[in-house]
Amino acid sequence: MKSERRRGEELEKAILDAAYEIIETSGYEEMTFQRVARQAQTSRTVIYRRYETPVDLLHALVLYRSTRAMGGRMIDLFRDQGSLRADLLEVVGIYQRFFDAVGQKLMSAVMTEFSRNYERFRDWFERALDSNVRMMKIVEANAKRRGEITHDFTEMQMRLPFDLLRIENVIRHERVTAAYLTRLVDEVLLPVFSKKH
Amino acid sequence: MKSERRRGEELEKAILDAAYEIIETSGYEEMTFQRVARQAQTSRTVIYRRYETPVDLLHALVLYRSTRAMGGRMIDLFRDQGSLRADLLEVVGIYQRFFDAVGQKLMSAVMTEFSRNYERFRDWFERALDSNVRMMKIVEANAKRRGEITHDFTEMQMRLPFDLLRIENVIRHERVTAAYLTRLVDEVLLPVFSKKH
DNA sequence: CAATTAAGGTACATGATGTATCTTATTTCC
DNA sequence: GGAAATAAGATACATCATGTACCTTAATTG
Repeated sequence: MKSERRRGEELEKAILDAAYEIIETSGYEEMTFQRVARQAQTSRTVIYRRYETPVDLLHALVLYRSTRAMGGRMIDLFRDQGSLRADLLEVVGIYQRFFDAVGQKLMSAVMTEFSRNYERFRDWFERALDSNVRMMKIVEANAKRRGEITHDFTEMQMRLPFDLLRIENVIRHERVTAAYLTRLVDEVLLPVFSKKH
Repeated sequence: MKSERRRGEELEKAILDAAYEIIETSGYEEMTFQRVARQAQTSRTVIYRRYETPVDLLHALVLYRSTRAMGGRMIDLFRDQGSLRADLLEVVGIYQRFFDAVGQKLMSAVMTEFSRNYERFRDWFERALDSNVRMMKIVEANAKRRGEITHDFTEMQMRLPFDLLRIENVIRHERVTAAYLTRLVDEVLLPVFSKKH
């Protein structure tokens, strides 16, 4: 006989799904503990026991969705594509899949909170940045090995692909197409990364 | 004899200054109509008569501060600097002065609202984008005239300087120094804009 | 100086917060 | 199997902000 009361993971999942549903349909600002509790058919008390603030719930929600959808860290998904141009396309493709997996509304909410409450997300972001830079260092090493470049990428340059996709997804709210990614590589990234001084 | 009650512009200014003060010291989320009214020593009713929502107040506040501090549109401030590199430095310098004039906290709030409520700020942003692109078209024309380039800039490329400064000011919350602007030009913008295909 | 306009004040229903306290269902483990 | 521990669910309360309504009072206008 199945129990009447949900507990532990099952309840957790119900809460997170309820929160996601609210964010997607009504926006992050409507994701109050009160509404999440109602939507998840539980009580506010239960939410308060797990999360101190909506920001904490948001944080948990992003982790939950990204790990489920991506199946691992971005850097492990990267495969050598045989040329600098193809490697860059691979990087932006992977990062865009991450945005699509988590969802634009959710990522916008994260950016909002990040801009409001820098400290709260700082560590998380630094770790993300680290992983991004590491991916670009692989691209750099590949290109050097192939003889496509001889110079090093700078930190600022290595942040570029991620910053630009962030802008497009989170600020401009555009749905990013494959065509966009190609133009991004050809018009911006390739000139920056293949430039010889 | 001066009147006891402030009216019209004087009152308007008091409200906007109060709102700015709250945003700077406590953050945008604390800028409730209730607090603004208290801070400006007026009543909530007065605020409601002028602005429907905090977003409208925010919008008015940015216009108020940017026009006061910049003294005009950015594009009118641009002067030919004699080389593509110097022109690019001029562009990012002007745009950064705009951020500094309005204030990072305020611009973060705008981005937050923009990401929440795309439609509300859409027109405003498109006009800003237009003006930015026009400034870059001048840079392009200058460079062609000097024989530094022969190709056209793409739309995506022309958005680049503004997007990157936006990221730095609004998302990363860094204080942007002259050294940063120089690196931005040398490591990213110049390779993109001087690239010959 | 009367009429109009706008500021200032009060009140109320609503919804969300954060906290506290209590009951009740479900596990855990002896 | 049953007592103890644990976590869910329910209720209540003070606080704060919202949006709206209605009223009074000061200042400007014509």
